[in-house]
Amino acid sequence: MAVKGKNTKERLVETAINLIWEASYGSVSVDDICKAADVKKGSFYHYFPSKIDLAAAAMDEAFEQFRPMLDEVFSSSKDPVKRFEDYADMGYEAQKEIAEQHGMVCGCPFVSLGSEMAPQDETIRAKTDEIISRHKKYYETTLRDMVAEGILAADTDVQAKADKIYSFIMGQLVMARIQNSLEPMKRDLKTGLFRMIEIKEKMLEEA
Amino acid sequence: MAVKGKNTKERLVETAINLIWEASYGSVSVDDICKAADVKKGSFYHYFPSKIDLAAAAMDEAFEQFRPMLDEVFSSSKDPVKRFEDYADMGYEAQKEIAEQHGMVCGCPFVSLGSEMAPQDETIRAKTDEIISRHKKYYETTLRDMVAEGILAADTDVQAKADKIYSFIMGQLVMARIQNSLEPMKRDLKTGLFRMIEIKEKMLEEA
DNA sequence: AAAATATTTGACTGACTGGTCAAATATGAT
DNA sequence: ATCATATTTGACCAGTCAGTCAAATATTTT
Repeated sequence: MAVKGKNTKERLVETAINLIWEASYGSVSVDDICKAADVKKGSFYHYFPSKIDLAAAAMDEAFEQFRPMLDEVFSSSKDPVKRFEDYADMGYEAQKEIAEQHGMVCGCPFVSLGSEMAPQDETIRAKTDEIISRHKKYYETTLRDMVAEGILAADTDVQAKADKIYSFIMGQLVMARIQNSLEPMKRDLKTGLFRMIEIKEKMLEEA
Repeated sequence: MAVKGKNTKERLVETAINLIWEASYGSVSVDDICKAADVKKGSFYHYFPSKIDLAAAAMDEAFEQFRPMLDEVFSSSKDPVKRFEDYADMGYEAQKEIAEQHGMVCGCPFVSLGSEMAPQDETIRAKTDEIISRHKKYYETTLRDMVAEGILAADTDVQAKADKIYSFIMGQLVMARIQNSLEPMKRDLKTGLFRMIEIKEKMLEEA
């Protein structure tokens, strides 16, 4: 019912993404997901051995849905500074759209689920970690391009910088979820990102 | 049993802090807390009208326990730069100690609980928000002192800067919890913090 | 069209959920 | 010592939890 025209398994995954993102893993039951997806419980356990396996599958699917946006935003054909600018814009706009759809600011589904479940389930923890790594690779590539262009110092510790950038972005998303507001992101996301990259604002304007 | 020599209510609060911090609100039951605190369920509901009320009380208590550390670290008698340096050191050391006690990196209890429960419970959301505000006030005071000392520009947007710092710190803590590792914090916490403040490393060394 | 396979169904567990309650016990005031 | 109040106890509740299963139904293969 929630997601039509798709087969049972896809509907379960899609519904799980939405429900867990809106609330939490612990507060969404298998029955909740089944009802929202219009799937009987027996069918659920035909496709997934457990609730946690569905959550893991939902993470994979959510990242696959997110990937094209990352690929476009971080396209090598673009100026590296522009990539990060577009990334900040995209991040904000995506959150805004999701917030309108769900009636609330949802933040990052991977980090929310990861933070909740990491201590209790190693599969989810490892998957969260893996998705974070893949996401950070986009930063690393772009930072290396910046080094190549001489925008960043040759001795830049790309990985450390990527980690810091990621921490800041995730912090912004978690705060947005807790405050149920996009205003701080609107004000601080881009400037904070570029402060972490250590590009001067003037250099930005030139680009 | 978990916390001796304290009365029932205190034991419940203390136990709740520990169990929820280690895992999550959703995965810790009232029975779990009662067993660990060696308190019967009837007594639980004598002191707290609901599980969520205990969680709220636990947040208050956890912040009260944290406050003396913040007060000392951000003492006005210290050089503002030194305050942030000590803050970074304290943050890492506190996490390290907690990690040793719990056998895992726990991150920030307020943000973990807030991120999990904010969309479902307005009391918890508001309390998380309030604690974050109070925490940020320490940053704001110190940043204003830096402006007064001429270390930061007179037109510095103190609140925006405090928000950015907070996002970064929280991001670091969430990442540490997900990765169950303090290494990135050890490497990036202080340098990232000062990058957000926008104080040059050399200025740091002088202090 | 028959056989093999994949999928759906709904009724069913047993353990656990947050929460209630009246009675028992302890404590403090008079 | 008596009375009022605060606390503790353990049995109890109805609802929900994740997960099971055998039988019914579709679909695909032969």
